[in-house]
Amino acid sequence: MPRESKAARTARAAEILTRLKAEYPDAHCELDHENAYQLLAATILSAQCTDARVNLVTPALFRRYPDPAALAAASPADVEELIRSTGFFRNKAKSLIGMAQALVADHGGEVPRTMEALRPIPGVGRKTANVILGNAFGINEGITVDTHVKRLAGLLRLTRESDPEKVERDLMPLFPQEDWALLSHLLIWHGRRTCIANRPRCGECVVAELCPSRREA
DNA sequence: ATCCCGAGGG
DNA sequence: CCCTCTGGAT
Repeated sequence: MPRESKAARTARAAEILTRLKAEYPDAHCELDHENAYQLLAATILSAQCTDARVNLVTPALFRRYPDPAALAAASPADVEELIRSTGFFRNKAKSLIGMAQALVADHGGEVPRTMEALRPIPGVGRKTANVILGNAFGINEGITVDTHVKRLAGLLRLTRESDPEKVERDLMPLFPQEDWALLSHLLIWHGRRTCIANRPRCGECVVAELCPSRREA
């Protein structure tokens, strides 16, 4: 079994991107938000939780805490109650309040626009920082690698790594930088609708011919 | 490597 | 019962 050449993998990646763009012309971030602060809070809540469930709790959360200053002064118990159904609610409440306090203390109540400034904020790892940069500010500094992106990138053999940061480094040279944020949404949409974990619908998959992992239904 | 944690699907 | 859902901190 000869390993696929770099040129062949690059060409395959380009075709995958083309087909997914055609299949999901409306792919976008499905976390409801009106500004960077709301997206940051919603993304923190999205850990190990569906977007749909996050969207169930954020309206009340944002009504009670409309800005970082309000959330920075919140009581943990109150925030915990509002976000309980998203899971990990104690950690997430602590992160949300800590995040708001950091915005107020270090960034004039605004969400910063660089990876270096975002990463030290409580609850913000590289994945969350990439979501904010790419979707709130249109800055494609990296690629958001979540559970779907990681799973599909592996199945499509665009990487053999499992560490998200290594997956990200493998993906970056395979796709145009201006498409990085869109790429994540396309893989996430495809992962939810067709390449479902534990039940991939290879018979309905538009990139099945490009996928080394495809199976007969 | 392990913990945090709830909800839904199969 | 199992797995999965846009992870991060220790």
